[in-house]
Amino acid sequence: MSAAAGARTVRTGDKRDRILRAAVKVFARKGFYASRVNEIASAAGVADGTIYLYFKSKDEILTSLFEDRITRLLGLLREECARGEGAPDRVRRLVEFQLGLLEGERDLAEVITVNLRQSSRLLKQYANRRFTEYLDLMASVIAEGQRTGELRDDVSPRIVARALFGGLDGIAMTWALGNGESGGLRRAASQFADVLLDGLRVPVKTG
Amino acid sequence: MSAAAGARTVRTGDKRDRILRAAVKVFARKGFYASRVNEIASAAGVADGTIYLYFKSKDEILTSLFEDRITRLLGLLREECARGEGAPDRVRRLVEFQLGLLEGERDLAEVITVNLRQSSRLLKQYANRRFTEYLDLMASVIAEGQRTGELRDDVSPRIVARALFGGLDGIAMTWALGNGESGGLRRAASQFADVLLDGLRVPVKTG
Amino acid sequence: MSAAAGARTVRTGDKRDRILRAAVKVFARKGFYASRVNEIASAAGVADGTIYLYFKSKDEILTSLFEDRITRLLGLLREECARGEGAPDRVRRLVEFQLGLLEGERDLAEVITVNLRQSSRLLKQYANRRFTEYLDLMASVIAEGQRTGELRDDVSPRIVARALFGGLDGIAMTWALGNGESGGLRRAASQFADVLLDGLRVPVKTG
Amino acid sequence: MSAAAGARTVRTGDKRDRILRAAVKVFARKGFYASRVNEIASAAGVADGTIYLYFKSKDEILTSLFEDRITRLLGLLREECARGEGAPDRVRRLVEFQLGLLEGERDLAEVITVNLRQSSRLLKQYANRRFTEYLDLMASVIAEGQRTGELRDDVSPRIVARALFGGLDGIAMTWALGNGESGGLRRAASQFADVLLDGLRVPVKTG
DNA sequence: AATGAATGAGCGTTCATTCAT
DNA sequence: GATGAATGAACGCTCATTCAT
Repeated sequence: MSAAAGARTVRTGDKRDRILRAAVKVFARKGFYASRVNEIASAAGVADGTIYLYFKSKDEILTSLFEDRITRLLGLLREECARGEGAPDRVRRLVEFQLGLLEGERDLAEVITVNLRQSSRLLKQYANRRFTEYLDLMASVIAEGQRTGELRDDVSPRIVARALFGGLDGIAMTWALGNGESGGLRRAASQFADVLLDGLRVPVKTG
Repeated sequence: MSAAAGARTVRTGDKRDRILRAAVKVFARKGFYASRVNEIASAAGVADGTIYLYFKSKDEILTSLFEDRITRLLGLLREECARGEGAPDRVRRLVEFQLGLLEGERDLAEVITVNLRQSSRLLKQYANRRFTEYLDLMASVIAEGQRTGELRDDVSPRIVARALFGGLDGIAMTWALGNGESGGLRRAASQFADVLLDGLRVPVKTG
Repeated sequence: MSAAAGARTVRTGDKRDRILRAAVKVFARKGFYASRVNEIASAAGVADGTIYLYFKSKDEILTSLFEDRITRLLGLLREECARGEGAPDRVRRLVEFQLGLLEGERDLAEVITVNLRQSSRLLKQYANRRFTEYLDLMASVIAEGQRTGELRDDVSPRIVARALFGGLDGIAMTWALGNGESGGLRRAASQFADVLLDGLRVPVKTG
Repeated sequence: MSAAAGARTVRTGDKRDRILRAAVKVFARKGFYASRVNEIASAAGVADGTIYLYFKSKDEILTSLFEDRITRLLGLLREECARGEGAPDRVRRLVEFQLGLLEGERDLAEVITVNLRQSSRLLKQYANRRFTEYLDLMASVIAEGQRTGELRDDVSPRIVARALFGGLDGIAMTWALGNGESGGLRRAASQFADVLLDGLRVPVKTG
């Protein structure tokens, strides 16, 4: 009985996941508003009504998608940070890891960079909390580097974090909307990290 | 009489403009998809049907809005570039000018950074052309600086342009979605330019 | 001045007529409901608003069109009847004259046979009166022939009139909707009259 | 249980039919263009949206209505023809059967005689095919009679068919638009057949 | 739990009509 | 009279959501 229950639980989780994965594809192709709930249902191989057994509304699919993906991303980023030594290394890891993640997931890149902004309401009401958490992680690495003297301290960690996020987002967006050429992201990540880190070095006041 | 005639002429051209200005406000507040055509009409002080004397569809309002604003932006950016001397100065001017522009136009900032992405179709089909033009302007300034030896040449101008755009966009978005505190943008612009330009300096290979 | 006034008067009557003639063309091509008032205005070479100086509504254009055309038709039919001698001759003249009239006016044929029926309301409220007048003319010729013994009297003149109208209408409609081949109507008229008149002869009770 | 299942099955197929039957009533009362989709829905006892589960558009309701009714009519007419012996008998049967059919279905008569013509487009693009099929049936009976010598052969079967259709249509229309008095159609049918068949007899060239 | 037929509120758009010039 | 820009009521249709099975 418990085995069956377990199986059922797994199955259930599977269906929710299938819906989320289908949603990523559909949202990426057509955008959130132009995507129809029945398209997501078809893509997930479930009936229209089934969607509502797992999500309260179409909005909640997008919300859950971000909640799910960003939570996972935050976890991975924290792990990656822990692996780095010193702020510059950590910044470089943050940049390369994030763009590396998207390399094989163009749909997800599009959903995050494009679709996240499709609902102002969503962005304002929901995403802020998670988004702030994300920005905080970035800013904390910068601030740490400033405390240790590894990074210049005449700039606001929060502003740098916002620019860092924006840079990653801009690169990902142009890549996702473009041809999504393989290898493109990795090269861009490396150069972006180079420029950013050089820019963040303690100024040597070269005459 | 000529004054009246003048006023009349202005008034006529004005109606299209009034609709566009109303659309900026409404789109910024509720997002493109959640905005109703009659809300735009009301905000513009015209009848619903009047909208369709100037625009083919609700979509075309957004399209025209970008066409109009981005065309104007490109013109202003080219003028600002011409005022600068040398690539670093031009880059700094591009950054500060753009964020300065938005300082008093939070609604427009939100429409450009958020709403532009609300229609994948729009972004893919329409915006690419104009957006590419915008990125080209940025990239050309970088490339020029590389030719003159003012900027490091081991990074792709196009990648830098994308990160530059992204950085501006990220800063503008977080500002627009946040409290839009006065002065915030100017300070962010200055620091962003500092970091960016330091990052773009020719590496001195300091031991 | 009086000349100018006269010219103006003529011009004015002309404008009403131009609108009606334009309406015939437009209605024939697209049907009453699918025709737009501004299409009629364009076709007539006048401004949209001008239509309303001559007609109270779009409906009234159709109404006036029929009033005008059917009144004229009734007058012509009465003249044609007067020219005939005896009921059979008059019936034949009615048939051939009407289909002959349409020969060069396919648009009008389409409007009368098709568009007249596009508005049940119109047909019921307005057309009945005129239509009855038309049917009465037909029926009176039949009844006259019955009184003089030229035509069989075991059929109701009104039923014959309805069938006669229907036959003409059916022939005109299929012609108008078909290729409208020249000469087609004249031949059909002749054969229709032959059959009808043979059918209306006093039965000889041929053993 | 099987009764309930049977009822359920019927009900399902019924919904499309209920909509069509409601449409006949509504179209007859107000005409196609003046009929509102929600009126049809109400009359059918379904929600507005349900209409669109069975028909692509309001137009398609009319189209389907004719397709459905005319197909059924053609089948019945063919059966009726088969029952007749010799062309004259068949012609009489065609006339009396058709007008007899409408006797109890005034709404349908009005839709067929009036509404069919409400959309030129419909009439031109769609109806032609079915209408031609209908005319062909009529013409073939006439032609057959001509071959066997039962009917005069100096008139075109197609012209006779068109007049026959028109006569029936004219009688039906005036009846439907009039008071629709009971028994009226049957009497008219009989007299119309008398006149028509006498007119189609081989001329005896009575001196 | 899963289904998918049914629902009905809601919106973009059209177009006959008006009226200031 | 003539114009045509402006109006705004009206409607076909969509689609997220529900619920009987």
